[in-house]
Amino acid sequence: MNVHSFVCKFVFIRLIMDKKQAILKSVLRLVKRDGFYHLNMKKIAEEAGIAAGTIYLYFKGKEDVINALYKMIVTDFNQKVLDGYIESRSVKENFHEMLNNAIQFYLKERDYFSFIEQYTYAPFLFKENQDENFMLLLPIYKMMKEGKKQKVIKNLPDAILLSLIHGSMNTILKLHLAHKTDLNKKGIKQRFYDACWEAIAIAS
Amino acid sequence: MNVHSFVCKFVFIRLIMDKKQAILKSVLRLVKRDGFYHLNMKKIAEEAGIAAGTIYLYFKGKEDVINALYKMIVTDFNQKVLDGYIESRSVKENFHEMLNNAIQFYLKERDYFSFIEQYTYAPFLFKENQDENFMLLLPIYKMMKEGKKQKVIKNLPDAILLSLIHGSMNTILKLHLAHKTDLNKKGIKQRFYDACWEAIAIAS
Amino acid sequence: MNVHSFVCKFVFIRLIMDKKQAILKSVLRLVKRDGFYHLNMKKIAEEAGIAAGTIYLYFKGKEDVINALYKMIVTDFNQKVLDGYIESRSVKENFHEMLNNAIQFYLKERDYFSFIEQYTYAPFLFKENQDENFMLLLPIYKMMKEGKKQKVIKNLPDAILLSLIHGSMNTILKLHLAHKTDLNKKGIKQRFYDACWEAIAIAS
Amino acid sequence: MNVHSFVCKFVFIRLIMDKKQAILKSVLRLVKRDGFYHLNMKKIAEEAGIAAGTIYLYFKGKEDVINALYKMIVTDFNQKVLDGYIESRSVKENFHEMLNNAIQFYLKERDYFSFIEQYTYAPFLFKENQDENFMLLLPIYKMMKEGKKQKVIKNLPDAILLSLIHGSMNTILKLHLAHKTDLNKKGIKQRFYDACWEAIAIAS
DNA sequence: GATGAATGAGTTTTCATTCAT
DNA sequence: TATGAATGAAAACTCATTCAT
Repeated sequence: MNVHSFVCKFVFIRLIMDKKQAILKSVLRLVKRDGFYHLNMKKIAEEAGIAAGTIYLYFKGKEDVINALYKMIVTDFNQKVLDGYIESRSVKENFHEMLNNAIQFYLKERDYFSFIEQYTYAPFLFKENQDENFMLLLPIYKMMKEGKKQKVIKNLPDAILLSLIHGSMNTILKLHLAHKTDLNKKGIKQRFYDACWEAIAIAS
Repeated sequence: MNVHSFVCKFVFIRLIMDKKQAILKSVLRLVKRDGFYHLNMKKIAEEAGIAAGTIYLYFKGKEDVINALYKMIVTDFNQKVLDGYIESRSVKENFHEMLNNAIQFYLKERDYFSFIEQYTYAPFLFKENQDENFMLLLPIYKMMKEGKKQKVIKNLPDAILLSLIHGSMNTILKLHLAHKTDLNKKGIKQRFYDACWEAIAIAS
Repeated sequence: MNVHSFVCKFVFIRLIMDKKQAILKSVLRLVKRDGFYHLNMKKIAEEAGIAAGTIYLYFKGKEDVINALYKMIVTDFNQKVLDGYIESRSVKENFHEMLNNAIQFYLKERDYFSFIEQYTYAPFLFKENQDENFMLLLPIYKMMKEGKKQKVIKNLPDAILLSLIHGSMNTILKLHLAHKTDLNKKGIKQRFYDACWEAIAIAS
Repeated sequence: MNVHSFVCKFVFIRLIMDKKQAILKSVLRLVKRDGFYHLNMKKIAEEAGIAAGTIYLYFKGKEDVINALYKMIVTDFNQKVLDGYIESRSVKENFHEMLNNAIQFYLKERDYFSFIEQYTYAPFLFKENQDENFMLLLPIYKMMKEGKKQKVIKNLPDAILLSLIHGSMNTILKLHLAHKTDLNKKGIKQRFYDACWEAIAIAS
């Protein structure tokens, strides 16, 4: 492979990725705006500024688009959230960091949250692997385990701890997006993190 | 009105109600089984044991069916859950009672939960009134207010308290339905209730 | 089942059959006129005077329509042609009768021939069962066997006899439909039958 | 024109021809394998190891490819079959030779037969000239005429003679390709040729 | 010449809704 | 009321052809 063909290949891959990304981003916006129910290939194409047929060059069909988007978000999420995990830090610090990362992630990428919520609760729709639903929770599991070992987190069943953390995060985000609260208001996030930590931590 | 016409009218109304209910129950089962995405009028009719056209005698159309079902569930839920609220009891007792009622409600009517989840995250789909989404939370709001007044519940913003209660309940139910935990196993529910209460209560 | 419901059911079945038949007849006409390649569901619907969606009430899809039509023709053909077979008659008489029946069948139902020809030579198109292609030849096989037993037909391999009979019939029909000959002209059919018989018969 | 440009032109033409041939051969293989119905430009390109757009450098479009292939086969066929015709030989010998040539031609180029059959029965598809369908029959016509003149072939209408020869040849090839007989088995071809000759010849 | 991504018209198929019975 | 066949608009998907590179 000479330099020229290498450059060509690189440009080629970039363009491909850009179009794939453009399609996925369109879906994201549309699902947020109109919901899964009103999603259709024509709209996706329009939103992405391409022809309907073009989608089929990059995806097998509608389900494939949806599943690819889900995978992209999960990958992105886990990467961004796990970024905050540093072995040497205390569990509490890691907890704060990860919860903050997760919240920031969804606040920044508002459409992600809306998509994930709708994807998660659509049984048998587009789901290749039902268990993937819980992939998003992996970082939290890891942190919980360590906390229990160090006896800073209550010795409750994982499901209960998970509910207190993930569930409350989910709901506060929903309330934020529905303008029932404002996570960007000074102090709110911190109070939420503290309340969550108190919920699962052994009082010192 | 003679006795005969009275009886006729009574029977007539009963039949109407039965068929309406049959349709709604069909939707419930189908949404649980196949998800919103695969729901269609023919399936609803088949599941209800009637003809497709018959649905239109009782509902304006598909959206009307969905919305009617949502309202039915909300009404049912609020009634069953508020049933547990007794003014004279302590906030803690009322909290336990209501959380238990809510959990029992969804455990008994498993399809309700699945439907509510999917309905909630389908923006602008079938939604006449976006605020209705929060109708389910009314009993909780009432209890929180009283608890704060009596200084047994932390003086946190409603959104945070709500998240800790409603969000964690939601998630534990999801985990239960996905067989990641078993709320029917002895002690689990109680531990969950206690953990929730600790999360929001002022330590005594 | 009372008389009324019996009548209803009868009428019901008749209507169904009529529409199914109407669709198949449309396909027949279109395949003759425009060929398989230009066949599409919209045209079929138009030709049958119904909406496109209606076809899907009677058939699973395009392939199902085509295969159903093939089966209909084969059934019809075998019935009409075998009608001419009478055990007590001589092999020669039976041969004449069946060849005549086959030719008359296709002359009467010109579209059948065109369809069968196109269906037969479209490998893997719509074919559920490749061997069905030879179902049409069953009556001929039967006659050949008897003729060989009675030593009035040459002791040639079945494939050769079949070719002389079926192949030449096919070709003369094609020539007729392409106006290269006219089977309706007096004496032509008889001369063809005799030539065929001479081709396979032991000279007496 | 200097030597260099001559060589260049020669190479150029060769490449052109090679690619054209490669495309036609691809179509041949695909039509045999999947049938006309499943033929598409992308498949043709893939099978030929070129890009889809390249086909349009050599042909006007899909129909042009198909028609060009048909013409190629007809030309090839007539050349190979007429090769066997020698004025000085007897009609019988010429008949044997030509029938043998035709059979050998199709046995060697199995895909040709499949293509021709499907092309022939696709009315108005790709057909510039309906009469071309009978181009393949020219060598036979010639032989028949001579045979009738010499009174070695029955004085039957051309259509009948043609049917007995061409039709039976067609069918035996079909049976061979469908594995209902085996023309490569010793003696079968010879028995077939003899049976055909007996069918059209005046018994001596 | 060669490519193959992009197009968009055309195709198959689905499905909410209507309406004659 | 109840039916379910029929509709037709809209959806998903295909593919011959074009064109910038």
